[in-house]
Amino acid sequence: MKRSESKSHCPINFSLETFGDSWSLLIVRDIVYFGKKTYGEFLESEEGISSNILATRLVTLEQKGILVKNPHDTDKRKEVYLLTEKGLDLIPVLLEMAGWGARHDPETNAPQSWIAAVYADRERMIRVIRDTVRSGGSIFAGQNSVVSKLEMD
Amino acid sequence: MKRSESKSHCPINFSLETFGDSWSLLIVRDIVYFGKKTYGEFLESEEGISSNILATRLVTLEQKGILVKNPHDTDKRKEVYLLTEKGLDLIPVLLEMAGWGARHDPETNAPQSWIAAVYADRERMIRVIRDTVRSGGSIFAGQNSVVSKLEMD
DNA sequence: ACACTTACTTGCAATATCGAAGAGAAATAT
DNA sequence: ATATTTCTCTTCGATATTGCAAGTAAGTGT
Repeated sequence: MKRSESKSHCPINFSLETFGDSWSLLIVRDIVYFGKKTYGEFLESEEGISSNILATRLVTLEQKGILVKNPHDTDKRKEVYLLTEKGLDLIPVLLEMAGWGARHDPETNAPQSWIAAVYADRERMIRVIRDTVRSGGSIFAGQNSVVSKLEMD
Repeated sequence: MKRSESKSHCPINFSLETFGDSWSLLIVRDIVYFGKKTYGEFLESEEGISSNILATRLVTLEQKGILVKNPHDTDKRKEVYLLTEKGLDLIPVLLEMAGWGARHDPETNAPQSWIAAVYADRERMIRVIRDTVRSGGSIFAGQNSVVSKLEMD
Protein backbone atom coordinates (compact mmCIF):
# COMPACT_ATOMS: atom_id res chain seq x y z
CA MET A 1 0.00 0.00 0.00
CA LYS A 2 1.52 3.29 -1.11
CA ARG A 3 1.33 6.25 1.16
CA SER A 4 -0.88 8.06 -1.32
CA GLU A 5 -3.53 5.32 -1.35
CA SER A 6 -6.19 5.46 1.33
CA LYS A 7 -7.17 2.42 3.33
CA SER A 8 -10.80 3.54 3.67
CA HIS A 9 -13.06 6.55 3.44
CA CYS A 10 -13.98 6.48 7.08
CA PRO A 11 -13.65 10.15 8.08
CA ILE A 12 -11.55 9.29 11.13
CA ASN A 13 -9.19 7.26 8.97
CA PHE A 14 -9.02 10.11 6.48
CA SER A 15 -8.03 12.46 9.29
CA LEU A 16 -5.41 10.02 10.56
CA GLU A 17 -3.94 9.62 7.10
CA THR A 18 -3.78 13.40 6.70
CA PHE A 19 -2.28 14.49 10.02
CA GLY A 20 -2.12 11.38 12.24
CA ASP A 21 1.62 10.90 12.54
CA SER A 22 3.93 11.92 15.36
CA TRP A 23 4.92 15.27 13.95
CA SER A 24 2.35 16.89 11.65
CA LEU A 25 0.03 18.11 14.39
CA LEU A 26 2.97 19.45 16.38
CA ILE A 27 3.82 21.69 13.43
CA VAL A 28 0.22 22.89 13.30
CA ARG A 29 0.33 23.39 17.06
CA ASP A 30 3.47 25.52 16.72
CA ILE A 31 1.62 27.79 14.32
CA VAL A 32 -1.65 28.00 16.25
CA TYR A 33 -0.31 28.21 19.81
CA PHE A 34 3.08 29.86 19.33
CA GLY A 35 2.88 31.73 16.05
CA LYS A 36 5.83 29.94 14.48
CA LYS A 37 6.14 30.30 10.74
CA THR A 38 9.59 29.29 9.52
CA TYR A 39 11.59 26.09 9.17
CA GLY A 40 14.08 27.24 11.79
CA GLU A 41 11.35 28.04 14.31
CA PHE A 42 9.75 24.60 13.87
CA LEU A 43 13.18 22.98 14.28
CA GLU A 44 13.66 24.65 17.68
CA SER A 45 10.56 23.09 19.23
CA GLU A 46 11.22 21.20 22.43
CA GLU A 47 10.20 17.83 20.99
CA GLY A 48 13.31 17.94 18.79
CA ILE A 49 12.16 16.99 15.31
CA SER A 50 14.95 15.96 12.93
CA SER A 51 15.63 18.34 10.09
CA ASN A 52 14.96 15.74 7.38
CA ILE A 53 11.65 14.69 8.94
CA LEU A 54 10.58 18.31 9.27
CA ALA A 55 11.35 18.91 5.61
CA THR A 56 9.28 15.94 4.45
CA ARG A 57 6.38 16.85 6.73
CA LEU A 58 6.25 20.42 5.47
CA VAL A 59 6.10 19.11 1.91
CA THR A 60 3.31 16.61 2.61
CA LEU A 61 1.29 19.10 4.68
CA GLU A 62 1.52 21.51 1.79
CA GLN A 63 0.54 18.80 -0.70
CA LYS A 64 -2.46 17.93 1.46
CA GLY A 65 -3.59 21.54 1.54
CA ILE A 66 -3.02 22.17 5.24
CA LEU A 67 -0.17 24.66 4.75
CA VAL A 68 0.96 27.12 2.13
CA LYS A 69 4.55 28.22 1.67
CA ASN A 70 5.26 31.84 0.80
CA PRO A 71 8.49 33.78 0.40
CA HIS A 72 9.43 35.94 3.36
CA ASP A 73 8.81 39.65 2.90
CA THR A 74 12.33 40.91 3.54
CA ASP A 75 14.61 37.86 3.98
CA LYS A 76 14.90 35.86 0.77
CA ARG A 77 16.44 32.87 2.55
CA LYS A 78 13.27 32.28 4.55
CA GLU A 79 9.99 30.65 3.69
CA VAL A 80 6.84 31.53 5.60
CA TYR A 81 4.45 28.66 6.31
CA LEU A 82 0.81 29.54 6.95
CA LEU A 83 -2.34 27.53 7.60
CA THR A 84 -4.95 27.31 4.88
CA GLU A 85 -8.66 27.37 5.74
CA LYS A 86 -8.47 23.57 5.76
CA GLY A 87 -5.61 23.83 8.23
CA LEU A 88 -7.49 26.34 10.37
CA ASP A 89 -10.30 23.78 10.55
CA LEU A 90 -7.94 21.68 12.68
CA ILE A 91 -8.26 24.12 15.59
CA PRO A 92 -11.17 22.22 17.21
CA VAL A 93 -9.17 18.98 16.93
CA LEU A 94 -6.18 20.63 18.59
CA LEU A 95 -8.36 21.99 21.38
CA GLU A 96 -9.85 18.57 22.13
CA MET A 97 -6.48 16.87 22.10
CA ALA A 98 -5.07 19.58 24.34
CA GLY A 99 -8.04 19.16 26.68
CA TRP A 100 -7.58 15.39 26.86
CA GLY A 101 -3.84 15.68 27.40
CA ALA A 102 -4.20 18.35 30.05
CA ARG A 103 -6.74 16.23 31.90
CA HIS A 104 -4.79 12.98 31.79
CA ASP A 105 -1.12 13.97 32.00
CA PRO A 106 -0.34 14.50 35.70
CA GLU A 107 2.76 16.49 34.70
CA THR A 108 1.09 18.63 32.05
CA ASN A 109 2.42 22.05 31.20
CA ALA A 110 -1.00 23.29 30.14
CA PRO A 111 -2.25 26.40 31.99
CA GLN A 112 -5.47 25.30 33.67
CA SER A 113 -6.94 28.78 33.30
CA TRP A 114 -6.61 28.46 29.54
CA ILE A 115 -8.15 24.98 29.40
CA ALA A 116 -11.03 26.23 31.56
CA ALA A 117 -11.53 29.26 29.33
CA VAL A 118 -11.85 27.01 26.28
CA TYR A 119 -14.43 24.77 27.94
CA ALA A 120 -16.34 27.79 29.24
CA ASP A 121 -17.09 29.30 25.86
CA ARG A 122 -15.89 26.92 23.20
CA GLU A 123 -17.59 28.24 20.08
CA ARG A 124 -16.54 31.80 20.71
CA MET A 125 -13.00 30.71 21.52
CA ILE A 126 -12.73 28.78 18.27
CA ARG A 127 -13.80 31.88 16.34
CA VAL A 128 -11.34 34.12 18.18
CA ILE A 129 -8.44 31.72 17.70
CA ARG A 130 -9.28 31.24 14.06
CA ASP A 131 -9.42 34.97 13.35
CA THR A 132 -6.24 35.57 15.31
CA VAL A 133 -4.24 32.86 13.55
CA ARG A 134 -5.59 33.84 10.15
CA SER A 135 -4.23 37.33 10.66
CA GLY A 136 -0.81 36.05 11.71
CA GLY A 137 -1.27 35.90 15.47
CA SER A 138 -1.35 32.95 17.87
CA ILE A 139 -2.87 31.77 21.13
CA PHE A 140 0.10 32.39 23.42
CA ALA A 141 2.81 34.31 21.58
CA GLY A 142 3.16 37.78 20.13
CA GLN A 143 1.47 41.15 20.43
CA ASN A 144 -2.05 40.19 19.47
CA SER A 145 -2.17 36.79 21.14
CA VAL A 146 -5.52 35.32 22.12
CA VAL A 147 -4.60 35.23 25.80
CA SER A 148 -3.60 38.89 25.80
CA LYS A 149 -6.93 39.78 24.23
CA LEU A 150 -8.64 37.84 27.00
CA GLU A 151 -6.40 39.44 29.64
CA MET A 152 -5.38 36.17 31.20
CA ASP A 153 -2.28 34.01 31.36
CA MET B 1 14.62 8.21 22.52
CA LYS B 2 12.65 5.15 23.60
CA ARG B 3 8.95 5.04 22.95
CA SER B 4 8.24 5.10 26.69
CA GLU B 5 10.05 8.42 27.23
CA SER B 6 8.08 11.57 26.61
CA LYS B 7 9.49 14.33 24.50
CA SER B 8 7.59 17.08 26.33
CA HIS B 9 4.65 17.72 28.59
CA CYS B 10 2.76 19.74 26.06
CA PRO B 11 -0.78 18.33 26.32
CA ILE B 12 -1.04 17.92 22.56
CA ASN B 13 2.24 16.01 22.50
CA PHE B 14 1.02 13.86 25.39
CA SER B 15 -2.09 13.01 23.43
CA LEU B 16 -0.06 12.19 20.33
CA GLU B 17 2.25 9.95 22.31
CA THR B 18 -0.73 8.14 23.82
CA PHE B 19 -2.92 7.55 20.77
CA GLY B 20 -1.31 9.41 17.87
CA ASP B 21 -0.22 6.51 15.69
CA SER B 22 -1.91 5.09 12.61
CA TRP B 23 -3.90 2.41 14.41
CA SER B 24 -4.75 3.18 18.04
CA LEU B 25 -7.60 5.58 17.33
CA LEU B 26 -9.03 3.19 14.75
CA ILE B 27 -9.37 0.58 17.49
CA VAL B 28 -11.11 3.12 19.72
CA ARG B 29 -13.31 4.07 16.75
CA ASP B 30 -14.27 0.42 16.25
CA ILE B 31 -15.47 0.28 19.83
CA VAL B 32 -17.29 3.63 19.89
CA TYR B 33 -18.87 3.60 16.43
CA PHE B 34 -19.31 -0.13 15.76
CA GLY B 35 -19.39 -1.81 19.15
CA LYS B 36 -16.45 -4.10 18.41
CA LYS B 37 -14.90 -5.76 21.41
CA THR B 38 -12.70 -8.72 20.44
CA TYR B 39 -9.38 -9.25 18.70
CA GLY B 40 -11.06 -10.96 15.78
CA GLU B 41 -13.54 -8.12 15.29
CA PHE B 42 -10.75 -5.52 15.26
CA LEU B 43 -8.81 -7.64 12.75
CA GLU B 44 -11.75 -7.60 10.33
CA SER B 45 -11.86 -3.80 10.02
CA GLU B 46 -11.63 -2.54 6.48
CA GLU B 47 -8.30 -0.78 7.01
CA GLY B 48 -6.66 -4.20 7.36
CA ILE B 49 -4.46 -3.99 10.44
CA SER B 50 -1.82 -6.73 10.71
CA SER B 51 -2.30 -9.24 13.50
CA ASN B 52 1.05 -8.49 15.15
CA ILE B 53 0.45 -4.74 15.09
CA LEU B 54 -3.02 -5.21 16.53
CA ALA B 55 -1.61 -7.32 19.34
CA THR B 56 1.02 -4.72 20.29
CA ARG B 57 -1.50 -1.87 20.13
CA LEU B 58 -3.97 -3.63 22.39
CA VAL B 59 -1.19 -4.15 24.93
CA THR B 60 0.00 -0.54 24.88
CA LEU B 61 -3.54 0.86 24.97
CA GLU B 62 -4.17 -1.27 28.02
CA GLN B 63 -0.89 -0.17 29.61
CA LYS B 64 -1.82 3.45 28.99
CA GLY B 65 -5.19 2.99 30.65
CA ILE B 66 -7.37 3.48 27.58
CA LEU B 67 -8.64 -0.10 27.44
CA VAL B 68 -9.25 -2.94 29.85
CA LYS B 69 -9.17 -6.59 28.88
CA ASN B 70 -11.70 -8.95 30.44
CA PRO B 71 -12.44 -12.62 29.89
CA HIS B 72 -15.48 -13.32 27.74
CA ASP B 73 -18.56 -14.44 29.65
CA THR B 74 -19.14 -17.76 27.89
CA ASP B 75 -16.26 -18.33 25.45
CA LYS B 76 -12.95 -18.78 27.23
CA ARG B 77 -10.96 -18.32 24.03
CA LYS B 78 -12.12 -14.72 23.72
CA GLU B 79 -11.03 -11.55 25.43
CA VAL B 80 -13.37 -8.57 25.69
CA TYR B 81 -11.77 -5.14 25.29
CA LEU B 82 -13.63 -2.20 26.81
CA LEU B 83 -12.91 1.51 27.12
CA THR B 84 -12.00 2.93 30.50
CA GLU B 85 -13.28 6.34 31.57
CA LYS B 86 -10.00 7.72 30.22
CA GLY B 87 -10.76 6.01 26.94
CA LEU B 88 -14.34 7.32 26.91
CA ASP B 89 -12.83 10.80 27.27
CA LEU B 90 -11.55 10.34 23.70
CA ILE B 91 -15.10 10.60 22.30
CA PRO B 92 -14.87 14.39 21.73
CA VAL B 93 -11.56 13.90 19.94
CA LEU B 94 -13.10 11.25 17.70
CA LEU B 95 -16.08 13.49 16.93
CA GLU B 96 -13.83 16.39 15.89
CA MET B 97 -11.64 14.19 13.74
CA ALA B 98 -14.71 12.64 12.15
CA GLY B 99 -16.11 16.12 11.52
CA TRP B 100 -12.88 17.31 9.91
CA GLY B 101 -12.57 14.19 7.77
CA ALA B 102 -16.19 14.31 6.70
CA ARG B 103 -15.81 17.94 5.69
CA HIS B 104 -12.58 17.56 3.77
CA ASP B 105 -12.72 14.10 2.18
CA PRO B 106 -14.75 14.47 -1.02
CA GLU B 107 -15.31 10.69 -1.03
CA THR B 108 -16.23 10.38 2.63
CA ASN B 109 -18.47 7.57 3.84
CA ALA B 110 -19.76 9.63 6.74
CA PRO B 111 -23.56 10.07 6.86
CA GLN B 112 -24.10 13.82 6.66
CA SER B 113 -27.20 13.55 8.82
CA TRP B 114 -25.09 12.13 11.63
CA ILE B 115 -22.39 14.80 11.30
CA ALA B 116 -25.08 17.48 11.34
CA ALA B 117 -26.72 15.95 14.40
CA VAL B 118 -23.42 16.09 16.28
CA TYR B 119 -22.84 19.74 15.43
CA ALA B 120 -26.46 20.61 16.28
CA ASP B 121 -26.28 19.49 19.89
CA ARG B 122 -22.74 18.55 20.68
CA GLU B 123 -22.77 18.41 24.47
CA ARG B 124 -25.86 16.28 24.64
CA MET B 125 -24.56 13.98 21.92
CA ILE B 126 -21.31 13.44 23.80
CA ARG B 127 -23.26 12.46 26.91
CA VAL B 128 -25.52 10.07 24.99
CA ILE B 129 -22.60 8.41 23.19
CA ARG B 130 -20.65 8.09 26.40
CA ASP B 131 -23.52 6.49 28.28
CA THR B 132 -24.28 4.18 25.38
CA VAL B 133 -20.70 2.99 24.95
CA ARG B 134 -20.19 2.61 28.68
CA SER B 135 -23.12 0.21 28.79
CA GLY B 136 -21.77 -1.84 25.88
CA GLY B 137 -23.54 -0.13 22.98
CA SER B 138 -22.19 1.92 20.09
CA ILE B 139 -23.07 4.79 17.77
CA PHE B 140 -24.05 2.76 14.70
CA ALA B 141 -24.21 -0.95 15.55
CA GLY B 142 -26.40 -3.10 17.69
CA GLN B 143 -29.79 -2.92 19.36
CA ASN B 144 -29.27 0.15 21.53
CA SER B 145 -27.21 2.17 19.08
CA VAL B 146 -27.14 5.94 19.42
CA VAL B 147 -28.60 6.41 15.94
CA SER B 148 -31.51 4.10 16.68
CA LYS B 149 -32.23 6.07 19.84
CA LEU B 150 -32.28 9.23 17.76
CA GLU B 151 -34.38 7.57 15.04
CA MET B 152 -32.09 8.50 12.20
CA ASP B 153 -29.65 6.81 9.87
C1' DA C 1 -11.53 -38.03 18.89
C1' DC C 2 -11.39 -34.54 15.33
C1' DA C 3 -11.84 -30.33 12.88
C1' DC C 4 -12.44 -25.57 13.56
C1' DT C 5 -12.09 -21.06 15.86
C1' DT C 6 -9.74 -17.58 18.51
C1' DA C 7 -5.94 -14.93 20.30
C1' DC C 8 -1.94 -14.27 19.75
C1' DT C 9 3.55 -15.13 18.29
C1' DT C 10 7.51 -15.65 15.14
C1' DG C 11 10.65 -14.66 11.34
C1' DC C 12 11.96 -11.88 7.76
C1' DA C 13 11.81 -8.28 4.29
C1' DA C 14 10.42 -3.58 3.41
C1' DT C 15 9.88 0.92 5.12
C1' DA C 16 10.41 4.89 8.14
C1' DT C 17 12.93 7.36 11.57
C1' DC C 18 16.90 9.36 13.87
C1' DG C 19 21.15 11.94 14.29
C1' DA C 20 25.01 13.95 12.41
C1' DA C 21 27.09 16.13 8.74
C1' DG C 22 27.02 18.90 4.66
C1' DA C 23 25.45 22.00 0.49
C1' DG C 24 23.96 26.14 -1.55
C1' DA C 25 21.95 30.61 -1.43
C1' DA C 26 21.35 34.89 0.92
C1' DA C 27 22.28 38.02 4.71
C1' DT C 28 25.56 40.19 7.74
C1' DA C 29 30.07 41.55 9.61
C1' DT C 30 34.73 43.21 8.79
C1' DA D 1 35.16 43.06 -1.42
C1' DT D 2 35.70 39.18 1.30
C1' DA D 3 34.70 36.29 5.04
C1' DT D 4 31.54 34.54 8.26
C1' DT D 5 27.10 33.40 9.67
C1' DT D 6 22.31 32.22 8.92
C1' DC D 7 18.86 29.72 6.82
C1' DT D 8 16.41 26.01 4.28
C1' DC D 9 16.89 21.74 3.09
C1' DT D 10 19.64 17.16 1.57
C1' DT D 11 22.42 13.03 2.21
C1' DC D 12 23.96 9.02 4.52
C1' DG D 13 24.35 5.12 7.65
C1' DA D 14 22.48 3.08 11.84
C1' DT D 15 18.39 1.77 14.24
C1' DA D 16 13.48 1.04 14.93
C1' DT D 17 8.99 0.08 13.22
C1' DT D 18 5.82 -2.00 10.09
C1' DG D 19 3.76 -5.40 7.16
C1' DC D 20 3.06 -10.05 5.49
C1' DA D 21 2.87 -14.96 5.82
C1' DA D 22 3.07 -18.73 8.57
C1' DG D 23 2.71 -21.06 12.92
C1' DT D 24 1.26 -22.21 17.97
C1' DA D 25 -1.69 -23.23 21.86
C1' DA D 26 -5.90 -23.32 24.12
C1' DG D 27 -11.01 -23.64 23.75
C1' DT D 28 -15.23 -25.03 21.25
C1' DG D 29 -18.59 -27.81 18.43
C1' DT D 30 -19.82 -32.33 16.71
